Amino acid sequence: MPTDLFSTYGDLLDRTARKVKQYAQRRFNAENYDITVDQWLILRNLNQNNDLNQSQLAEITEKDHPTLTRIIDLLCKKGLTERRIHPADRRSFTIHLTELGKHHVAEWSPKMAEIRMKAWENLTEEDYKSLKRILDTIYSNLDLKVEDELRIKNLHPIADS
Amino acid sequence: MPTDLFSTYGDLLDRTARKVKQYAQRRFNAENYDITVDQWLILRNLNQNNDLNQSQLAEITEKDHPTLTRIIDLLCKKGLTERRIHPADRRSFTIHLTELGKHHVAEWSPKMAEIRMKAWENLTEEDYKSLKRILDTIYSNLDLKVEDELRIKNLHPIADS
DNA sequence: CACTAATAATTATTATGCCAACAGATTTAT
DNA sequence: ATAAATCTGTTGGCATAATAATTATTAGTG
Repeated sequence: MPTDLFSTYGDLLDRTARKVKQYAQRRFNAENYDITVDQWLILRNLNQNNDLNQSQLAEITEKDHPTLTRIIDLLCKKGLTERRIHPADRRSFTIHLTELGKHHVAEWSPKMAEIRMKAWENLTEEDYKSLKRILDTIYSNLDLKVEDELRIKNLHPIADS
Repeated sequence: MPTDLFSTYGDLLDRTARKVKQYAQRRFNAENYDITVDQWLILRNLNQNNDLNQSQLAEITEKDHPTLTRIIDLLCKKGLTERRIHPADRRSFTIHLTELGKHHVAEWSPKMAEIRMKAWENLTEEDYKSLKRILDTIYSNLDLKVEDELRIKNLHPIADS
């Protein structure tokens, strides 16, 4: 396989993901929705799963724990979510939409769907399936198991020590 | 078109782009390359175009000016690049690889190619063409012209003033 | 029961992305 | 020729991301 052919897929992915995020954010702002794209992702998931702790939520949304902590902080500050102490484990919280949060999810959802569809002009359902298959394959190829992580590290013990 | 079908392409793109970046970064770190993925993108472009100013470099790499300024700052601090005053226009600099920068680009390139190929396991050249076509289409769909920006803003004049 | 492991969440640090605002240099228009 | 507009690069503010380290709590083991 010619390695040069694929030299830019990483950049291509990166710039497209940024463009999608940027477009959605501008539309949110134009509607005066006081929310970021990543915050909306969390809200949308909470609307379907309203009794998760932060670790579970982080796994579902594929955010790191520190990132999730801060997003939840912001959503709580806006009054859209709340942390409830877990009854059996005082280390953890469960995260819930407030009434205001539920209200905004319902209010904003139609526009969000419209914004999503804009990216898909001139493309087909077949294209969507291809995209999903290819991206999922790439993800799997790079989704290292713990053993792989160790292998990479041990092959190259810290050089500057 | 069923809007629900596409509800996750944004998340899919976002998480795959992050995974690619994360994987590459871990491999860089394992090799003790003192460089980030985005810094490498700039180095790679400088290696091909060694007489650009920051605006041209920003356009080629699709970074905005503040981001590029900061990346160049870091690369200069590491001694990999240098700013030269433009002879005819005192507003601008041209950016160049130093000898050390050229040395590292040559030294690191083979490993970078190997890392790139890892993501492509189980995929074909045909897949690459599909991916490129679909991502380019999405990018174009969302790449607003100035008129579109104005239209979006004027449809919804500032509500909270 | 005490000591250690592991887990949940947070904080700190560094880097990037985007927006807005700015300063200085240069071009354009009057 | 001078004022206005534009261009180039920088800085500050806020949000996100990855990693490491820290705190608090729980679980596991002898």
